[in-house]
Amino acid sequence: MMKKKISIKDIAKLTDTSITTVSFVLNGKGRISKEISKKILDVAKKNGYEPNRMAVGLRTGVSKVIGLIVESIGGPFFGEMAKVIEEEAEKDGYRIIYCSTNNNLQKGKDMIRMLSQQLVDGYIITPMKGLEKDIQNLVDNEKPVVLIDGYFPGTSIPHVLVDNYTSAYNAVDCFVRSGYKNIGMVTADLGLIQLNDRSLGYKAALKDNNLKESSKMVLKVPFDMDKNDGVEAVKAFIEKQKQMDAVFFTTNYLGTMGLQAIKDLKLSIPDDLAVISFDDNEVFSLYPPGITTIQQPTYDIAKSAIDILMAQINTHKLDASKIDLKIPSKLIERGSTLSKATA
Amino acid sequence: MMKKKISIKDIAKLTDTSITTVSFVLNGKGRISKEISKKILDVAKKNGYEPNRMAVGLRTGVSKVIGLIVESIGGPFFGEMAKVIEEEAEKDGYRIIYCSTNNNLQKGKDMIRMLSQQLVDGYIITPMKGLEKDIQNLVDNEKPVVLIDGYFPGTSIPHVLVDNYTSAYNAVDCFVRSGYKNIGMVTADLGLIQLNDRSLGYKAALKDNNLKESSKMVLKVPFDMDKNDGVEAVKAFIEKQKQMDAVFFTTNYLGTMGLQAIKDLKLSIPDDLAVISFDDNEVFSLYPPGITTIQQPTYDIAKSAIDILMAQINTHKLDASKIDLKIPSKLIERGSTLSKATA
DNA sequence: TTTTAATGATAAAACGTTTTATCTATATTT
DNA sequence: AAATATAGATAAAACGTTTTATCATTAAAA
Repeated sequence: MMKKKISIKDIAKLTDTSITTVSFVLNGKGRISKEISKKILDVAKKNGYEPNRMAVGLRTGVSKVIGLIVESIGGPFFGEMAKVIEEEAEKDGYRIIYCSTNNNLQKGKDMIRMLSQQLVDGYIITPMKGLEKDIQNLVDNEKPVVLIDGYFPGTSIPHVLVDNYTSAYNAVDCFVRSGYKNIGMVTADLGLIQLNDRSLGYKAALKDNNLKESSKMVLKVPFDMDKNDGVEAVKAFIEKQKQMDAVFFTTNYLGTMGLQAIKDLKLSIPDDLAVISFDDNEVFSLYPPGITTIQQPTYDIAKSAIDILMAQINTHKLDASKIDLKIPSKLIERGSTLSKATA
Repeated sequence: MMKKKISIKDIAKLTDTSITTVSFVLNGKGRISKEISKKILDVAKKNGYEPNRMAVGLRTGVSKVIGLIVESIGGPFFGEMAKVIEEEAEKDGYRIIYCSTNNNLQKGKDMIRMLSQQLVDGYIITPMKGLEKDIQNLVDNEKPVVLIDGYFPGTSIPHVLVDNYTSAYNAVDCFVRSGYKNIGMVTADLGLIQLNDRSLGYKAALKDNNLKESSKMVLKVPFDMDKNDGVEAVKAFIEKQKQMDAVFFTTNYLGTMGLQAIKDLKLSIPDDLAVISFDDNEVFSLYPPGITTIQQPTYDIAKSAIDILMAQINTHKLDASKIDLKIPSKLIERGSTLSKATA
């Protein structure tokens, strides 16, 4: 069975030509007569010739594969992202090799090292604390890199992500417009710049609306806490801050934990507590009375990332105007931020 | 900048040995003296030598990459799956190249063709109607293949998936135990064997419980219908079947559509309508009163799939006892199937 | 001592491409 | 007619490995 793959050498033999001629025809390079070209093309097609990627890769140093290193493909955000990236890359004949770090620094380092063995032509990475050096190293070695969902302040590694600051600012603004004044925040202490930006936006909006900001109104959930403990932590937080009438969850994950906590406490949304969460998903649209969310422009982020990466791959240099791309989010208003009942 | 990658030739030169010697040492093959071995190992380590995967691949015909072809990485089921597969594969030094077909047959065919160019050592595929030939072709060419989430009846291509028949059977049984007698089903007309198996389980359970089965009680949602239209279809279905007191959704996707429909109709779960859906996810655990679901053993499926694939890759033949693996699911009972209020 | 075996190291071929440099034959210019 | 250009084709090197076969040298066996 196992019919041996056909190579250009075989085609050369079948057509009484040389491998050079075959290669030229197949790649449209040298100058080969119409007749011979046709003959070669026919034979190649008939035998289902496909170039050996390894050989091509070895010879040219180009793998036509790009590496996607994310925290975890599981989540709705990265899943959707991966899909778009794959689709777009495919248009340029690129395939995606996928690696998840699960927020494990060593794993991230390993991934980068492994992929850099002439295996991939470029990287799309969700950065994490501690990976600065490794990524900068890639850039220094002229490897095309684009960061998504985060960035390293002070470096000039291209990155594309949602405008976290403005998004959080708008969330608070939405609360205020609906009459909420005691606005809390639940975030995580991952040390991620994007979460920090969200916090800053939250604080700035409070200030601009002349609302008092208090560290008591902010809960930082330890990143290694499991879901149940997280729910308990949020419950304790809500119970303690009696005066709080609205709460902003800075991630999808925290938002669903929050819903569970609020449900456990038998509180009503938004009468007892108004809610906004980052990252729209199905739960939020379905869960009564509908949870207001900040919807990340997944498609735009992924599209921009791949475009910027491809530009680097093709031109071998990076366009300085494309280093810092912040994409606006969309606030999806639902029942969880209805105007506060006048007391 | 761009420091040239170091090759075994370089190491040979640095250590005054031959490339054969270096290769032997690095792979622990031939017989090389302790001193020389140490010298070579030291130099290799100091210079951060990493073998060129393309060269290795070309020479050995092994890429250490496996192809994962799924319908869409987006969903929670495949996302979780991809994660486990990636983790397990990594233990054997394999990486995952990921492709989604979006239920597009041509795309599936293209993917298989592309990957077969000596690029991957094995495949994990979620089969779709029309891909039989292409996949059988891989098998005939002795490529390691494992199907997940579906299979082709009558062929002997290894596959591992949840026991769809029994799962659906158990769902109906659960309804019956709680006193529901008019049990409907919402499914999709994708022509997928797994959905067919679920239907069969549903019907068999009805029969065994002496309940009447009627095609009126089954809704087949066209697979290309968008979400909104789907919701409308389900609403119409529910309204028409007044006597229906329980409904079984055969997929995650249909389940959330169903919840939306039930919400729109302002019906109460489970008083007006009891609900079970295939594929557990966050929505179902959170959505009041909690939706009973059939939880797929994602981890086990993924683990088995990768194990079977690796066995094929390593032994170059497939273990006949591992061809048809059906893994039991877990019924997660929640509020949506509470015992029916006695009339 | 001579033959045989074991040890340690290597040369060279091969994997399937791409690409540079070269070659022949024909066409064009002087 | 001689010199030069062009068209069409190819040989051979290179990419970085792995592996087979071979070659010395030294140790063990006869």
